[in-house]
Amino acid sequence: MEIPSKYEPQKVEERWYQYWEKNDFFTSTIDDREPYTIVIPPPNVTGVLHMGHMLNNTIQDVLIRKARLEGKNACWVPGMDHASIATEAKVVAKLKDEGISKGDLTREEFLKHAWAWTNEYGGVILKQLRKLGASCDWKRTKFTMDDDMSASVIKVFVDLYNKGLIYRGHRMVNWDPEARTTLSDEEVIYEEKQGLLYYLSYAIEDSDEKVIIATTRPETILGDTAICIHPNDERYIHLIGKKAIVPICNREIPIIADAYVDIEFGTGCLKVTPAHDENDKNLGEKHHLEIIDIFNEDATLNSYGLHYENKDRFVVRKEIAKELEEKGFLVKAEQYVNKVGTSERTKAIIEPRLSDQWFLKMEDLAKPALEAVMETKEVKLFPEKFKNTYRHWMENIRDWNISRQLWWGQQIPAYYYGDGQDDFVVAETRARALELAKSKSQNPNLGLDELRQDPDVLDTWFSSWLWPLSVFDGILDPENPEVNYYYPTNDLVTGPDILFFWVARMIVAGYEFRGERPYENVYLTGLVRDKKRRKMSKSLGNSPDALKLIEDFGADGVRVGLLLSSAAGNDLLFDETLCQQGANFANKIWNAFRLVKGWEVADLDRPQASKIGLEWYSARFQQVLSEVEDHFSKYRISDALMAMYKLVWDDFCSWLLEIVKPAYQKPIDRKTLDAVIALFEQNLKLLHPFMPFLTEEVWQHIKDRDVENALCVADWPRREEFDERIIEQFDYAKGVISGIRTIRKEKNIPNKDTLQLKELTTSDTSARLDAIIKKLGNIDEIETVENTVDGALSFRVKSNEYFIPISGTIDIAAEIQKINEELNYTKGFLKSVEKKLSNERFVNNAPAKVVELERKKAADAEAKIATLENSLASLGE
RNA sequence: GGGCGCGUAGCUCAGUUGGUUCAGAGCACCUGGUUUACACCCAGGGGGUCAGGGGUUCGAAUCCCUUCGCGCCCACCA
Repeated sequence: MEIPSKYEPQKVEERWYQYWEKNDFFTSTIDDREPYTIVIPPPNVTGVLHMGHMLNNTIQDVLIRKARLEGKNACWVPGMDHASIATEAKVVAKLKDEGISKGDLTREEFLKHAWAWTNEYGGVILKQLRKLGASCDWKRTKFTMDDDMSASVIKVFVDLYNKGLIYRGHRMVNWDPEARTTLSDEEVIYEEKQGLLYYLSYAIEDSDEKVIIATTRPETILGDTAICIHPNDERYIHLIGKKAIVPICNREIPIIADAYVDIEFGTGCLKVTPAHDENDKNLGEKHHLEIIDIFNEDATLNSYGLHYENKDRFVVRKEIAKELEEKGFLVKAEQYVNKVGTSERTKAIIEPRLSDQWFLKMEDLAKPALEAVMETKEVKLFPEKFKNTYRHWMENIRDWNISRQLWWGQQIPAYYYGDGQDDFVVAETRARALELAKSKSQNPNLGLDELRQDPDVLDTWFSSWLWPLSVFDGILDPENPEVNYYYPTNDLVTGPDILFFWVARMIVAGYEFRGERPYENVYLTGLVRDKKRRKMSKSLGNSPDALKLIEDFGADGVRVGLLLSSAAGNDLLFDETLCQQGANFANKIWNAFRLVKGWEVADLDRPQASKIGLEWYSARFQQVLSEVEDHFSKYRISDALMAMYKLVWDDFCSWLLEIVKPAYQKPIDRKTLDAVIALFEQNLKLLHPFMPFLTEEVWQHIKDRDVENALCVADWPRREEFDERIIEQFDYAKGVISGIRTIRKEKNIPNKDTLQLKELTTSDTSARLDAIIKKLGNIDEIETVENTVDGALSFRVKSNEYFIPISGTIDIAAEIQKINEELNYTKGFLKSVEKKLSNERFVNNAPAKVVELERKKAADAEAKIATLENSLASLGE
């Protein structure tokens, strides 16, 4: 059989994925086993696979595959999010390209286009996840706009409304003038922008006096309804109660006093524009000021903008500044840096805007969710540092604006029957709404067509906060067997950027709608950045093509590359060489497979070296297995992988396989081969969660397997007692081998030249490992001697000395120098230890164990010094 | 403005309650190596005032104070 010397992932990955899927290995149905559940953070339906997804889903797949191997009923629910703003924006843009304006369409027509788009382009990402190897239960794929998912959202809305937690309010909200919708506070990103602070002079009515205000937004003077000063500000006290004249529009506005004003800032005079600033709005309410909204929905000026009507606010800012200057109102303008809110989705600059919106009261809802993380620890965050952030947010939580002025999403189930502020009802169906409306309005003749449903839709997160419940139908049918079995889920893997958007709100929803946590552990990944620590983004063009990476390095290579340097919560500095390292590792395993597979078997006795090597590796495997388990329990996935990487590369390939490897073209004995294959298989099991494709490929070819025995559904190795002594002994032998190799290198002695080794011992050397030293050091005889050996090269391991007699001259001076260096170091070391031991306070205060260790160190050092001095003496010093 | 976190080898990071294992790992680098699984490899090697300063302690990368540098989150100052 000819096995290619390079592993070719492209040739096998597709096949194994189909094999797993066809055999329903990823499908989960209720049974007697312990469930292990993960719900995917649903990617946007418009999304394409990027590095963040790759990292995130690789980690989830590692966890779910490990659980599957451990014999749990592993269920990973995939799905997608309708992402109302992002998707609607995409559909609007596409229609625009086709010459269709959203404004020309009815709601129904628009939704038809949106669904068509979703069905055609949506969900690409789920196909891409398969390429990565994600072992999701695809039969369970959910979409947040599925009928049952939407029904869950509506039911929850009605429920919360009836509990008095949802209310309608006229509030200052974050307005995205591009998407023409409101945003929640979390969707606004503040950025520092260089701007100007304009000093404008307002005339005082019936006076020659002027008052100068400072503003960054001169265009909003047209909406000014007061000038405010501090009540204690001596400079302006006399003006209180007078009127000022707004430049250009020449409106009279009152001059009021309020302690809110900062005397130190600007001139100490503040212009008040209640329609366009949260603080000004509060001042307006307090002082009963008029509210003048000067903007249209798209943030162009309306008729209050006079001759600037229909021009964008930033155009107006420039033009009005010029006009003010020409007319002598502009005193000066200085450079000023201020923070400007921008839309997370559209990047448009946010306008504070007064409008009617729906809000969810959060204060009481947040309490159980806060307690679950901080007190009872029913929900654990990894890494823990995020607990502080979480607490801070939950303790200062604000009401959640859940309405969006969009069409794509769940329409708010509020129905208006009249023009009054309270002339509406909230109900799950139109029919039920009519009943309620009839009763509330005391108008039994009210008709269905007189009900107008609120045009707004709900925030996307108002559906995704139910995700762990709604995917199991736990909202509509809370006692169904699925939700009872799979909920609460086990682990959630996501980025810290949506800790508040999503993670916290799911915890809230879990307790509110089911009285139970949604998951036990939250693993927060880092952000994927480029080598220069910049975020990966489309605009920078620094984001590699995920699918291209998989093509180049194989899915396993990419997975290993991503995991190797991604401690939980640490940003990952992505570099393609990481994937190269992953691919190299895959190739290394592949070649180990080739080697083992290539051996001819014969009826032979098992060599001593093989017997000991196998004993050692079995123990070593157990040791690493417990390390790996420990890493997993702390969600240190990259450490778990690194432990495996070293185990396989160093211990298995470099040591064990070299020990058992028969001479060239010689056969191997049956016993050794079977044992090596068994250990190889154990390795494959531990590696499978990280490198599913390669391991399955090797697994299936190292022995003939039937479907029931696929690696994907094999059993995780069991923990067993192991003998630590053999590991210690082996480490000693490694020291000897390493000494031999060093001498070979220094003296240019080829590996194939057999050598003799003489050993002068003062402590146990575990002679039973001599067979291994002979094989790997290419030593034909190890002889124990009583005295130092003349005419030989030497090295020391612990306090034992080794000699390699070689023909030709020995450079005695060099040997002496080498020994002296070692001697000096050891003497220095001994001195420091003795100093410690002669310190009474150390001996009296330190734990006995520590003191004992120091004594042992001293004894070892003394023995070594004796050995070294002995050698020097024999060299004629 | 408030809060959190970080600074350890050229790079990315471990270092769990101060004390074998405390100065580590991987990558990168340097030296040598082609019949015998793998050059996507093997063997060997160099490399650090643990950001600076001060303190507590018998003992500090680890605890405290302070200076400097960096990152993140929250917040309505024109």
